[in-house]
Amino acid sequence: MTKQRRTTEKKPGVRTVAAATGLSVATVSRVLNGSTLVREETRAQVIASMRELDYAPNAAARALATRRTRTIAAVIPTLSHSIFARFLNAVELALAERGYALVIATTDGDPQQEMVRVGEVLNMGAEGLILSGATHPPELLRLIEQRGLPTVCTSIHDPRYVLPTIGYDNAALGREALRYLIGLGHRRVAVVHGPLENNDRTVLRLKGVKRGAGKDCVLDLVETSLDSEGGALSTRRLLEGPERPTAILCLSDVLALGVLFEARRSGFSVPADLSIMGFDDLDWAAVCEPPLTTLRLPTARMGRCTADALVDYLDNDSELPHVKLKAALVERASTAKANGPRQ
Amino acid sequence: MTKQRRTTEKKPGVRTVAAATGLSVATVSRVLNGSTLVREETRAQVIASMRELDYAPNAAARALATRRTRTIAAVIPTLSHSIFARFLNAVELALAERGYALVIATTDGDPQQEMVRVGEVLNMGAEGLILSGATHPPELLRLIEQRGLPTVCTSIHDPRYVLPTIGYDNAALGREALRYLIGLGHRRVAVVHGPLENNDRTVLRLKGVKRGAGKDCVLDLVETSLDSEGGALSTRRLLEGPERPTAILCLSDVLALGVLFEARRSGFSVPADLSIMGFDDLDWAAVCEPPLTTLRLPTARMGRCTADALVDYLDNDSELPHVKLKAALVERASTAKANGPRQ
DNA sequence: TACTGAAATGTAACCGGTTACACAAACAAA
DNA sequence: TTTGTTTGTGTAACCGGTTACATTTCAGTA
Repeated sequence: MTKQRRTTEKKPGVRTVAAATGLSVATVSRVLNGSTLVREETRAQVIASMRELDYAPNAAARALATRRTRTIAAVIPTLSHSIFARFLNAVELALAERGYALVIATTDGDPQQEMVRVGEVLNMGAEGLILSGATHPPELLRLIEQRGLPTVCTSIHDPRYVLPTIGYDNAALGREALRYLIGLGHRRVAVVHGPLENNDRTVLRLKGVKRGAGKDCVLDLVETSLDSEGGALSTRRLLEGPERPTAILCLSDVLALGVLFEARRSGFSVPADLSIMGFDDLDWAAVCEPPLTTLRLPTARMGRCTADALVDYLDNDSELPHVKLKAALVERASTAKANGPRQ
Repeated sequence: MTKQRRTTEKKPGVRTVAAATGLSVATVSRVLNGSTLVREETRAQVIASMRELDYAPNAAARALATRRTRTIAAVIPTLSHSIFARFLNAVELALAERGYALVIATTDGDPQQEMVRVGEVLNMGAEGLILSGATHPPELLRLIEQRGLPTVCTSIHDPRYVLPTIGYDNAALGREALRYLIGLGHRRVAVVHGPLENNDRTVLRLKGVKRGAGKDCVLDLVETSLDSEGGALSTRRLLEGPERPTAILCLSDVLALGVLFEARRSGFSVPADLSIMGFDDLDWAAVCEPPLTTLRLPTARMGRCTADALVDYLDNDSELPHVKLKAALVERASTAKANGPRQ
């Protein structure tokens, strides 16, 4: 493959351009940065020379001199879950608009890894950090504090946390979801959720659900893998059991998808026999059959908000805010009044 | 929020550490790079001093001196489609293992944007580039060529393309999918696909499908938005029409999901009344009802392969290969023999 | 003891931009 | 004409690491 490295002549730099134009490096640099203190004529000349020489500025040199990299790092559990992917998509969009680059590192949810990866992105020169959740190893917090690294924790809102958080109130939403089902008359609800370990968002949602249950409702808690298969497997077990729930609340839409399919497979009609509710509002949720009642999380807004917060801090040194984003319960056809056979 | 910037004392550098230990910068640098030419005792002393001073190396300076950034950029249409997200997840994993960082830029499928974003990541110092597809503006190709930038085009395999490609043979797979349906006796097949503009993968798949049809099969081609809603809308139209297809081939699983739901909604039984086939094998495909027959694309393998190719080029200067990855038709329950009422 | 080569350390010149400060030219005001 | 201001450009010292090459240290050997 056309390997192109001309080992002979090395890349032109500002000094090369300066020499070629008979101007000084300062002027060349000024052109590079769009300074107003260059005569139009001179500017044109410099630009022409740059094009001529195939000049390309060196990012590292610039970063060294300005002490700025214009790079933000996101250290998150995974890209494989669309909720993170959608979030980062929005982050990237907003950062790009404002002239920042996004580097991504994944941890698979492991705090140990998180620590390591943050170290790596710092060594790469990231100026800002995006984390997921508000549970982080103390050594990580120390590192962030020590370096004065602007950081925001996402997918969660907790004004009392050491670091700024931008997200929603997971516990309140969990509670709201369950109260909605209770309001429909459901008295026995299964709650299907992903692993609790190293996932404070899920823990909080579950806590909220439990609080919402009170004495009005019996809960069957099922922890499973965070994918559709997990949802399907849990459902099979639940529907075979002696005390069937009248509703299944999924703490994530991917689980709900599996639940939905498995319910159908088992011959249950949704929502007549079984109400199903999700969490996220992924894009198929409005389209599935029946359309899924779910909590719409403002993933994209969260992404933009996070990016803006960091850039505002870096560019306009405003403070990093705690932001609470509103989520909405979207009522669709997968939930209905419990038909009260046993009440 | 605890803004920490001590404007007074500035950050320690190698020289600070050197002074503190009474050693020279060279030795400090050697410790930093794990050189074997430092006495154990000395090394320990330096490390202690670094810890003491909260020393953190400066990435830009290092990059400037070594002319290496150990950064790879991926410039892709979006992160919102799980197929890209899963791919990049694998890329990130593999890159991290080998000490490289991943920066991501999205283009929303716009070639113009692609050009711009590549320029940006280059100015950021990316040493390698990952693109999607094998259709790129000539100016972009020139830029890549001119800078000698190692680049791989993914999701596609085309040994004749200027740039190395790592992916599968989209046309052959499209053909294979349709031949499978024809083999089941389907003679009228609807093909639902996302936008063709700026998406050569879809174009190729479609081309393969058409070739596969020959005279054995009538095709109804439907272009729609690349999401479940698109799948659902297309299906409604198809099933209302006078000449109903006996099978729907979706050139992407997200479409198939919408199709599946809409078919159910319209009261069609899958696969008895209608066979449905997808493309990708997303994680719910094995779990849905009925489980989806689809072409499994080796997304994760492609990610690892891409990362390895670039790193091998950069670290061991091996050539960038063209790689053809095998995909597999996974036969599940959403497809069945056509019941031949009209033949 | 003197000699030799390997191991450990030091010196200083890079890498390629930015920018404070100095300086010259042009022009206005006095 | 002199002085002051604005505008455009140049000089050279940074930024904070790396590394070629020089130098010292030290063990092993003749």
